[in-house]
Amino acid sequence: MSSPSNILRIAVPTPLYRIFDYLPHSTQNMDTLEPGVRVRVPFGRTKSIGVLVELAETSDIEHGRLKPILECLDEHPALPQDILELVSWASNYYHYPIGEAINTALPAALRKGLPDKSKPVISWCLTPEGKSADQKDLKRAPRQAAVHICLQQYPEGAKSEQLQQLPGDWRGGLQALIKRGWVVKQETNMTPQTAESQAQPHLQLNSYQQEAVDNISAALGSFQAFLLHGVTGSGKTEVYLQVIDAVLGAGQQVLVLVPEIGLTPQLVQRFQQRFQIPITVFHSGLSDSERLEAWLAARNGSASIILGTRSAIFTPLKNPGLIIVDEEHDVSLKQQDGFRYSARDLAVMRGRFLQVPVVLGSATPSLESMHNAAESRYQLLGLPDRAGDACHASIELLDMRAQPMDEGLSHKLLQRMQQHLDQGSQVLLFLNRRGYAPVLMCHECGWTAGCDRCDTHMTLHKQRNRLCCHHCGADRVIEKTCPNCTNEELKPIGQGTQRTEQALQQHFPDITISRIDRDSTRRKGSMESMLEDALSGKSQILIGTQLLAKGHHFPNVTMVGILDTDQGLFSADFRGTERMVQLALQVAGRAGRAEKPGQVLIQTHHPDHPLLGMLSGQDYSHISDGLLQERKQACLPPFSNLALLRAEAADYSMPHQFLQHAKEMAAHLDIQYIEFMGPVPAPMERRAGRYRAQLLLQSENRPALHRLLKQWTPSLEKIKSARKVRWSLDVDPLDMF
DNA sequence: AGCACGCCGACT
DNA sequence: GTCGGCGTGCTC
Repeated sequence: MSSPSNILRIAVPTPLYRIFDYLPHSTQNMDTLEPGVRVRVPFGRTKSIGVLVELAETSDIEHGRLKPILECLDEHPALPQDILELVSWASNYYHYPIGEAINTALPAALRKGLPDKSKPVISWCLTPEGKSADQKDLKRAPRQAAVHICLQQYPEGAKSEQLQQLPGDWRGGLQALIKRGWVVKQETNMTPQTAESQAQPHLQLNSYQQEAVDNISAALGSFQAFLLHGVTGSGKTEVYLQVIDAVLGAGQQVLVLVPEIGLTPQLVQRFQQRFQIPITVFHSGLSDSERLEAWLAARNGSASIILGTRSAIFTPLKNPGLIIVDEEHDVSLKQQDGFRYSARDLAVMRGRFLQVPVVLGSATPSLESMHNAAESRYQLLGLPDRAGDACHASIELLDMRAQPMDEGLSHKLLQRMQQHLDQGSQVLLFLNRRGYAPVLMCHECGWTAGCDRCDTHMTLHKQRNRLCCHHCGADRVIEKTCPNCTNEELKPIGQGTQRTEQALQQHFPDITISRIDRDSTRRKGSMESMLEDALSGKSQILIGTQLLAKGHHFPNVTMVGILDTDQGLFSADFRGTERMVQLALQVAGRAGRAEKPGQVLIQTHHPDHPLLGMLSGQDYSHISDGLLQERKQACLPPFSNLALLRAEAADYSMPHQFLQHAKEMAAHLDIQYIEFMGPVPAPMERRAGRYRAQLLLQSENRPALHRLLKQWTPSLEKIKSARKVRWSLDVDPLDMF
């Protein structure tokens, strides 16, 4: 009686580490039940939308407890098989519940159960009769006349957006014209309109770029991971563009992932100018329906170039040809909450599944990727020269010890700035700390203004005249007197970008200064206008945080000052040095061009630090070799594998209790080759009013670690204290905070 | 997570 | 006497 394969294994969005078995609907056509279709199911006492993962013949659940699904929402799988496989793999690797993982791969509109169909575009078009009609006939019908004139401008048909420009009741006028037979309503599919501008020609490649293009092109149609290591300005983008062109020529699609901050209109424009087809961009500003349209266009193959941030790694592709991950070292490629996947690592995995090449590009690749290249898992493609034969910027250390200083600016630095400004050049200063001063201190008793909800100082913001916590967002008025000793002398300690800007303005009263940080660019369009001022030369000094370090190039900047490197040298996080070097080189890369080589000055109190010595040599491969040596000796990634179990709660002891219990549970499992460190308080124990603790697992044996995690993670939900904390597991954590 | 069931405190 | 607190159990 029981026919084969009539058990439906369904992933339901719930934080449970299992899938659920269902029976088909009594009148279900079994042919449409392919893995990847969405189904509405009864779940507990509610209903939910799940995704069919596989068909099975038997179930471990007794037959009487199986419920039939309510309905199948798709005739054809909404999620293609390869996406299902990628998400399942990721759910396994990151030990994240499968239902929730699959949910993150679906656009919100599909999660809600909306049809996976493109909405037809409604437009109105003049009939031949309408086209030849005499405008005079509409003299006494001004609304109709207005619509008629408007439609004449759009021979292909006008959408409501265009008609909305008209004053008054255009719908009435339109209806009247339809009645006359002058206008017809048409429903068309979203056809990507061809870009109007002429496609720009390719640039001439240097020999290294050519070699990179040749190597990648030769790998098309099979899997190979490439690490494209090119110093800033070496023309990585041109390599991407020419390889993309080859892929498009073969009728295939390209997926390009970029960091959050790198997805700028300028980048999209650069792609758009090169190709005559539209670029499908996934950015945070899309509405649910726009996102669905873009997703569907990628899935049905009408979108050929798909550009997006980390979540775009799950975009279905009909004819995949190539995956590119730009700025592969960037931390924003790893999700920092919930489903903590690395889009870069998943890109490599996806390339393997799809048998397409994957290109990871960066001027300062992650040590993991440098190591993979050294181990020949990735093929290294180096672009050593600046495109167009430019000189390297020179890096120089400024010893600040016992030097006269003015608000964090040494006199040496100010002198050098003056020289560059006198030559009509621009100067860029980098300080990775926004606000006026990071600390407000009582000169009498040493009290400092702390955050009520975090273990940290409040940053003084003079413009807003408030103290702000950069960790939880809290802000309050600035104390007039010390709450501890009532003294009135409260002093700002340390430098933020606001304070530096103010000091610079006093030093260079006739120079226009642009400060670019999250505070100064909060207003919409202010970033663009400041970049414009910088590029036009209107502002001659640019001071900013890492916002300034990413993406934008300022050809007329001939001097870059890095004001505070020393904190990076002594960071608590083992990745601190790697980050510092990457940031310094990224900033250095903002300056100079062929005729005007840039000069980079690094202020430091530790000019003898070996890392700074290497930095001034500026050969990233050399530096990364050194850092990898240190990692190897300390047995840190990529020479070992980490998993971090975090917990937080308003209660002080709960997180620790939960982690201690978790550790004891692991003791009953196979923990050979695995080292447990903790539980310990998180580096900033209290944040946003919650106490945080963590338990670090480390192993040189990745399979052993993952075997343990596979058994351990699902059992954590059974711990009593698990209900009283928020906990999460981070596989391959990027930071320890 | 979401939801319901269940057993103890301060209220109309 | 009840309304409602959150501890506990369950989801095919």
